[in-house]
Amino acid sequence: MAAKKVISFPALKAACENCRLSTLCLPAGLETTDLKTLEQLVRRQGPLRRGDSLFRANERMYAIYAVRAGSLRTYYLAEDGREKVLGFYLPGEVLGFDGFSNGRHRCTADALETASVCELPIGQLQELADRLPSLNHQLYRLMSQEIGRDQEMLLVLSDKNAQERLATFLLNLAQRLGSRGLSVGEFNLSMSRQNIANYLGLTLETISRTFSQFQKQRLLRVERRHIRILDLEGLTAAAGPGVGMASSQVT
Amino acid sequence: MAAKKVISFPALKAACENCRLSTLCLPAGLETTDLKTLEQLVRRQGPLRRGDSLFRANERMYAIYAVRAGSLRTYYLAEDGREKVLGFYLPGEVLGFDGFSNGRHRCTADALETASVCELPIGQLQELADRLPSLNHQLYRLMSQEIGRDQEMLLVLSDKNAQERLATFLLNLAQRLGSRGLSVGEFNLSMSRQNIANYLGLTLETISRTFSQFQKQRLLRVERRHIRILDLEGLTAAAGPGVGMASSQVT
DNA sequence: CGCCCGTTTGAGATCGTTCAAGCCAGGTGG
DNA sequence: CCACCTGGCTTGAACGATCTCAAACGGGCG
Repeated sequence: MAAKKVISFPALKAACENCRLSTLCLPAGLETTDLKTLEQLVRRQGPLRRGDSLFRANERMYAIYAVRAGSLRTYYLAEDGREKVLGFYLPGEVLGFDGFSNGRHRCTADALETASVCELPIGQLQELADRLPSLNHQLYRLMSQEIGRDQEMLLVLSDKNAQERLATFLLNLAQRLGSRGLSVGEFNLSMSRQNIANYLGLTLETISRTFSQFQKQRLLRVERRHIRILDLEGLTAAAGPGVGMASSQVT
Repeated sequence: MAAKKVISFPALKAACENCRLSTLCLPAGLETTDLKTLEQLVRRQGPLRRGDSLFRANERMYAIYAVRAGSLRTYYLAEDGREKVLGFYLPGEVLGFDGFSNGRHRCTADALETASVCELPIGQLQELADRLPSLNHQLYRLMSQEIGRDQEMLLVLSDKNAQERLATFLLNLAQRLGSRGLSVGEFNLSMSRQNIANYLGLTLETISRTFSQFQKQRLLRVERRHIRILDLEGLTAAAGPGVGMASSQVT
């Protein structure tokens, strides 16, 4: 309705309103009018290529980022040079919250494949949020979800064996892809075995062997990075007991 | 100064303003005037006894909680009844953020010893925050810190061996106690070996053995739950490489 | 005193790591 | 067009850290 605002890269206009990811992403739960205000501060950058970093550990935090296409990972770099992969981010997911604690990012984020993100400068975002309670609430929700994901990962890393870890990972990935309208039963991994291994606290050899076992058990068909889930129930069983809350009320 | 205000349980008056923990806790960074407003919504309850739960998984989230005295732990309950300890909370630390994602707590929190907390009902807190940007910012900081802690724990669980895990845990505890003005070199554990083991993704026997090793190496003196750090450098070395870059100053 | 719980200690079993070799697909240059 | 190379992946075999099972200890408390 208002006059179109020409920005530096018109082709990259954000248009949350029309984005099919908006129900997953930051705009979820915002009113249409609020959404338009939010759109105005979204900056989109040229796409990242595989390996390009979005932000780096210890760097000043300028923005949080919503993945628009492709996928990214975050990781810590230890003093001795080893990496620890903290998470993978798919379209519609928001990353960068680690920077709020002291204004600097604690981890590095880079692209696993060609990816593009919507950049939300925190200065403007907080300014807007100060006037828009629903935006604050959405940010709390997203950060709380990040906490939940990390804590479930703690459970995976401390309680589960190799089969359970990989099965849990694949099911989680499938479910996230599914909620984006993609096939749950068949997909391509954007990350290497090494990245999966690191994320799951295992070695690349163990990941490889476990994939082979799952194939032998007819749970999966694996061809390089292409995964097809043949037996969803079986894979779920292989993932072991989950966090018991959702379905069964335990008292 | 201002006139004293009598509230329903005068003995339990919050008095953030006079609380020596306020620099660590939620009030950090708030103006004196804002602080008085915050105080008015803080409810304090009678103390929790060992084992009493503050909130339970799947329960509706009513509040977030600041530890005033004693200590608590949070944990998931798996479908098969096993527990996974997610974290320990000391005086001045704030817990309950996991409930923001869907209005229900994902984990259970209970007291490790007699403990008291300040209860901050989220309804009123968010109402206040909507009018008080600095409160929002403080909440973001606290949630971001929780994310940071959880992610560092991911590193501990996936990269470190038993000695490194226990050393990291003890140093972290010492540092947190130190920032509360307590002795860094000598303290009592409020949690059992079983809880430590569970938290660190090990068995209680391994914790016990590792304590013995540290004693043999003259890094610690351990007597039941009483710990005295004899060689801080040695223990730091035993903790292995930390998260690289920067002297991660926790604020 | 005797029980109970949390803890310590020992010995064998196990799962994942480490080290090592080889495979496969894709890209490059002769 | 093919030889070669490279990086990512698979597979095998032996080792080792931690788990499991088992027994015993010791302080606190009825």
